[in-house]
Amino acid sequence: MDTHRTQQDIRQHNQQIILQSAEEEFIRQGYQGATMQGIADRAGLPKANVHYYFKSKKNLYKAVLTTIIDEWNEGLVSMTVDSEPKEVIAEFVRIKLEQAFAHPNRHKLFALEVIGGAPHLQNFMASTMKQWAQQKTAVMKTWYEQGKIGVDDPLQLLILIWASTQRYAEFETEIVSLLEKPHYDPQDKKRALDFLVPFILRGCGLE
Amino acid sequence: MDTHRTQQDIRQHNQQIILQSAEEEFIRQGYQGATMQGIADRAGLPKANVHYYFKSKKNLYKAVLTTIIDEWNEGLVSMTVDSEPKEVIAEFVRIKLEQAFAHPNRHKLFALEVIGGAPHLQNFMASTMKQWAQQKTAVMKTWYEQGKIGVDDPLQLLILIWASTQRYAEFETEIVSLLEKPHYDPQDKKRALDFLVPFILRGCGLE
DNA sequence: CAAAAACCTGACCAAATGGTCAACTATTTT
DNA sequence: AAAATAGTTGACCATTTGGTCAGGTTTTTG
Repeated sequence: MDTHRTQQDIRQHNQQIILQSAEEEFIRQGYQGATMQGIADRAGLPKANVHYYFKSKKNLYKAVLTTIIDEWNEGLVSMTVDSEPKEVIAEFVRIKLEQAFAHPNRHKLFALEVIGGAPHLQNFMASTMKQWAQQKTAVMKTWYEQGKIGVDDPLQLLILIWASTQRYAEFETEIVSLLEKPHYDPQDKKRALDFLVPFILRGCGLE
Repeated sequence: MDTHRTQQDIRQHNQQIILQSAEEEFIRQGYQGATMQGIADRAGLPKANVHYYFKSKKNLYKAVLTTIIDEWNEGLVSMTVDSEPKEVIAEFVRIKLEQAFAHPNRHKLFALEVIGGAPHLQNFMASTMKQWAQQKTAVMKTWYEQGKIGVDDPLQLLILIWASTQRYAEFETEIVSLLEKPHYDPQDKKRALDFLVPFILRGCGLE
């Protein structure tokens, strides 16, 4: 049996498993509620080992948040004045819903941050997110002026799309309970998609 | 100067101020993160006094949650098969948005609970909330079969309405940041309302 | 193959926190 | 007005928790 593992493998694997355990614990217990011991237990490592890879609890938490912000930048639909509104909006909803069902924990942690006043995301929200939103709303505003879309307040639309897609991740507990299931099944993502895309397009006056 | 206060006044006032401080602290710091000392400081009372009114931290937390659930039952639009869908839905959105802007903290704490797995709301979600949702979706299903509404999956609609209204409370921090303001102003509630109601009605095929 | 570097971990703190309590003051009751 | 009840609070305690560290093992390097 080969017990030989390279240090690179070890490092990568341990950091990965710790980050995952931490994500889970931070959601379940909140930042203060999560304990380094609890994270270590979930990862199957001694506490001191967690401290070896991540100097402090705050450090570990920031590392988890960074993962989330990186993902945020993935689903950035390109959107210009010349794009076809109907397609762009439908695609945007699709991507956001995909992410919500694929990485519910990340959305949950992001939501916990924002609800608590976003103490660690101030910078991200004031720069990256704000610029992104302004660029998108500017394009949609032009669409409106050209009569291509029936919504005159694009920021409200953006808020609604974020809210209605991310909801499936953040409120997983509630929705699953209403569905009387233990977990989502593949059908559920499809149902959400089949409802949301036409609904939002109709709302935008695109039908 | 009259320093005479009846015990009833004292009790009511102190419990009130403690509950309010606790709500704020639980949101800012999470359940574990909030400290009895911090709650006491915010209320301007010694810690031992907080313990005098609420035996334990868990007890205090439950008291805060109870307030929230009570409020939840207020905005229950009556909805029957004979109601006019357009009016009922518009009114429902209006009430939910009203509540979101009026009591953002309560929505935030509710959201924190649900995101964290709703450990203290299991009972509420499995009974009251589920029954309420089932009754409403049954009515909307009938509307659909009678061709009065263009939505065949009422639960998805319910989720979207909850998501899009409560969002203004839960994500206050983010939205306010995008609006480049320190707080909401009265205009903002109107803007949300003027956008949401027609948008959702169009989405439902009610124009 | 030995020295260096990286990884691992049980045992150990100092600080923070929920909760208690005895002594005290203010209000209510009889 | 005095006895009883309710409210107030500083001081104290047991437990938990983030973090440290010395001495160990494993992997890499020269």
